[in-house]
Amino acid sequence: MLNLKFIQDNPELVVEKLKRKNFDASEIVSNIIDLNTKKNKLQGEADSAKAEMNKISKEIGMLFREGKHEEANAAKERTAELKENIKNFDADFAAIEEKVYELQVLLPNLPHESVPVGKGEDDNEVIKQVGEIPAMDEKALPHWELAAKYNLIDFELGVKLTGAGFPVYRGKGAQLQRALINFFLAEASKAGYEEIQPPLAVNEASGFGTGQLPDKEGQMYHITEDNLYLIPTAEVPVTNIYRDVILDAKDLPYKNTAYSACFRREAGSYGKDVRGLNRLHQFDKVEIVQIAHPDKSYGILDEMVAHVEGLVAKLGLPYRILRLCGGDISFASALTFDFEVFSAAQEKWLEVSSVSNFESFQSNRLKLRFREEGVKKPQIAHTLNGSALALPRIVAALLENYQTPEGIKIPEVLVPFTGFDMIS
RNA sequence: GGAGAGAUGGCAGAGUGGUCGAAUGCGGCGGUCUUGAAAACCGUUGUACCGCGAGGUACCGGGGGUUCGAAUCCCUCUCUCUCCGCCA
Repeated sequence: MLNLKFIQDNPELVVEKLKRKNFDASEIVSNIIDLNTKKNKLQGEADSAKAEMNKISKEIGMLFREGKHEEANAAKERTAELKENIKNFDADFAAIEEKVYELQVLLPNLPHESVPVGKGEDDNEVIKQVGEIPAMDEKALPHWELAAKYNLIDFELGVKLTGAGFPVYRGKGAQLQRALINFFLAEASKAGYEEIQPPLAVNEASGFGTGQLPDKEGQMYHITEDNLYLIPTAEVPVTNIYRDVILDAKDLPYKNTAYSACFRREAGSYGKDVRGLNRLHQFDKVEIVQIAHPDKSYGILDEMVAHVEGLVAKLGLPYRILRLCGGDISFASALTFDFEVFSAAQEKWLEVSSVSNFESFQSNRLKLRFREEGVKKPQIAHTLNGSALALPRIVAALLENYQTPEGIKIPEVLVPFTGFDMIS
């Protein structure tokens, strides 16, 4: 959510910058400014009416204490009209405030100046590509066939237990998952991230804080009985740790990492790239989150990108880093780098991480602030997060890229975590 | 699932109709003292919004009501805690 004062003070800038997100904000912004001006005027009137009311009430109290009942009762008569006015002011004010808010949440975050112009994923800028695309044998199998061949993942069994998109990992498949999680968490700890084990369900306030509610309500599993939502990413509970808090500037940045299962309904995406592990309703992910000083957040974004790059590089997967264009970047993000690994048998790039700086967009909603030494007024902090990493597509690429006639090799960095170096 | 208690500032905890944005203690910050520190003492210490400013308004879990006036009374919702039962 963009800050209201900022919109009020920089209307042209907002409209101009959002063009790069292919978003025409001119009408919304001008409506916001009109309404907000009315709102401020109304508050001035309401406040002075209230001030007068408070004053009279105090006087009445005084008169009663002095035993001047008649004067007190006379004073009461003056309040009726005031009271009515205040009621009307408040009702109008609340109505306008709600409208302003409704418009305000329609505005996406402003893109960083480095965000390329573009319509969709084809316009993303490949800023780096590393590793050889493996030349695969004719007989190379896609990961879902490898998973069946070596009894690693049972998709049909998942259908029996739950439904499509809830695979069952077993044997070395399960152990590989566990190894990856541990590897990612170990790397994050080494990089100074404090590990969190968050709840996998969150309340409405948390869903709202990170922006899943109300916009993306349909993407989350909702436990209606208790009005809780299964988390679509650990970003939600972890970032909400910092909801409604004022931090000390000297403690920034806060760095957290969390492994969690993630649940996504993926409503409306049936039939598209859903084969095997490409798109699931439940998957595992290690997330990294930082709460940063606004002056430092872009340096920190680079640091997080470097961290994720280290992970894919250590796993020996061919990867590329994309700077998302205005048409593909998310609503809440100012700048996003996606990581894709090449899945050799499917012969396509799979997104395995998305690292974003949200600047103050989430913090505004979260009321996440920090206080500079000696400065009275708290400032809005910046939030950043990234996948480090999402497991399923990493597993898909590992299986496909490391397949040999003898079996599937395990990358060296993982062997201490798996305890085996080959799946055969 | 049954029974009960509670929700007040960073924390603890008073306040049951007016002078309460709210006592007191702890913590934090500044100062005195000290070679330095501790102790002691003095002062200070919430957030948001409106206003050029002086200043004003709102907030004692959320919402509604009574009243000239509500942290305080009434209704309602949510959450937390304790005990019992069941259970990982």
